[in-house]
Amino acid sequence: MAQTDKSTYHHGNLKQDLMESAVKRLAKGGIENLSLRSISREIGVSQTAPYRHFSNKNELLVALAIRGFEELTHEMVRADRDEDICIRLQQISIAYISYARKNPEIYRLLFGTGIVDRDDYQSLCVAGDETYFVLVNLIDEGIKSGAFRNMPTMYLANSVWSLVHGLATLIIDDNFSALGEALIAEQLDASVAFLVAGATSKQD
Amino acid sequence: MAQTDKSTYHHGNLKQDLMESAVKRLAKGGIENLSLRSISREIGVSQTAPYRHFSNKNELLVALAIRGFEELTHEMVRADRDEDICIRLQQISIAYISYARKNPEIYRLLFGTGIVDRDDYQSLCVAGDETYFVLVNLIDEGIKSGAFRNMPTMYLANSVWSLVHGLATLIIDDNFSALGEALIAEQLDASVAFLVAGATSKQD
DNA sequence: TGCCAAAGTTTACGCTGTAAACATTCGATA
DNA sequence: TATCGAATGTTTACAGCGTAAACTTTGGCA
Repeated sequence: MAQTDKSTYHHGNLKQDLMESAVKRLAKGGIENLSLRSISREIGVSQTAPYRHFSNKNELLVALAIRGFEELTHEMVRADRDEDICIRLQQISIAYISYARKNPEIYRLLFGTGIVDRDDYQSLCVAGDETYFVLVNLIDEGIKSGAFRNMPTMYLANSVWSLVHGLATLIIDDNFSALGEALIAEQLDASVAFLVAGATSKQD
Repeated sequence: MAQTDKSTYHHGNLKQDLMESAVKRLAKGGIENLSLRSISREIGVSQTAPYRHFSNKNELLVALAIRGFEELTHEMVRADRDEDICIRLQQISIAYISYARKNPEIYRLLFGTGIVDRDDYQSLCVAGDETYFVLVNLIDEGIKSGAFRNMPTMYLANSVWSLVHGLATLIIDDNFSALGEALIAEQLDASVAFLVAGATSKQD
C-alpha cells in the first residue's frame, strides 16, 4: 500500500503516477504526444508495466475521462451560486467553458472520439450523465418557473449545451485564434447573452 | 497526363487517387485507420510513393480539408434560397449540419486538431474564410435590415456558428446517440428554432 | 516458512511516418 | 531522332508505437 521507497522493483503507486504523467503529457503536446511508452520512460518503468494497471491505452484514457467529468461537474456545481436563474445559467456556462480552456486535452477526451467504445465503460457513462444533469436540472427548473421558453427540457438543454460546447471547442481548437484573448472574452460575454436571450425568448 | 495504362511504373494520376482512397478510408474507420501506407497498399503503389505528391501526411490532410471547405461552402450557398432571412438562417444551418453528418471525418478535419500548423497553409485559410463569410454575410444582412439583434456582426455570427458547430460535433461524436435518429431530427428542429429566437430577440 | 498472486521486466511482432539512395520514364531540346 | 534532366516511381532503413507472451521479483497470507 505505502510506496516501497528503496526496492524499486515494485513501484508502489504506479497507477496513480501513470495517470498524473499522462495528464502532464496531454497538457503539453496533445494526445499525439501521449504514448504508453513515453510515460513509462518518464516514470522510469518498463514499457509494458502500464499493462498491469490498464488493459490497454484506451482504458487509461477512460480513467482520465472519469476524473475529468468529476472535476467538470464539481466546477459547474461550485459556480452555480445565485438566485436569478438566468445568472445561474450564465455562471455554469462560464464555468464549463473555463474548464475546457484550462484542460483542453481532457475536455476533448470527454466529448470527442479519442476514447473508443465509450458505452462499454459504465462508470464513464455515469460520470458523464452527472455532468449533463447539472445542466438539465437547471434548465428544468427554469422552464417550470416560467423563466425559460416552454419546450421539452431535453431539447432546450441540448440546445444550450450545443452552444456552450461549440464555443468551447471552437476556442480550444484555435478557430478563434485571430481574435486574441481580449476579443475572445468579449465573444464569451456576447455568446452567453445570446444564450440567455434564446432560453428566455417566448416567441416560437 | 493520361494514365499510361500498361507501364505501371508511372501511375498517371496518383495524387488524385491518393486523395480519393484517403477519403474512403476516412469515411470508414476514421482517422486512426488512415495511414499513408494503407492507402498506398490499397492503390498498389510503394509505401513512399505518396511523398512525391505530398511532403508528408499532414499535407494530404490539408488537401482534403481544402476540398472539404469548398464542398461545405457550396452546400451552404446552394441551400440559401429564400426571401425571409430567418428561413435563410435555418436553411444554411441545416445545410451545414447535414454536411457534417454526411462527412464526419472531413468535418473534424476542417475544425478539429487533426491538421497541425493550419496557419501555414494559406489556401486552407482562404477556403475556411470563404465558408465563414457565407454565414457572416447573412448575419450582417440580418442585422442591417433590423431582423436580427443589434450587436457586432462578428459576435452574433460566432454565436450562431458556435451553436451550429456544437450541434454538429455533438451529433457526429455520438454524444446524442441515446436519442436515436428520430429524436435527433426533432432536436435539430428545436435547436434551429432556439437559434432563430436568439438571433431575433431584441432583449439585452 | 513456503507459496501464490500481484506487479514488474524482457523479448518480440507488426504497424506507423518518413529519410536517403536508387530506378524508371516522360517530355523537351539539340 | 537521340539524349538528357526532371518528375515520379521503388527499395531499404530507422525509430517510435501498442501490445502479446514468457519470465522474474516481491509482498503478504496460510
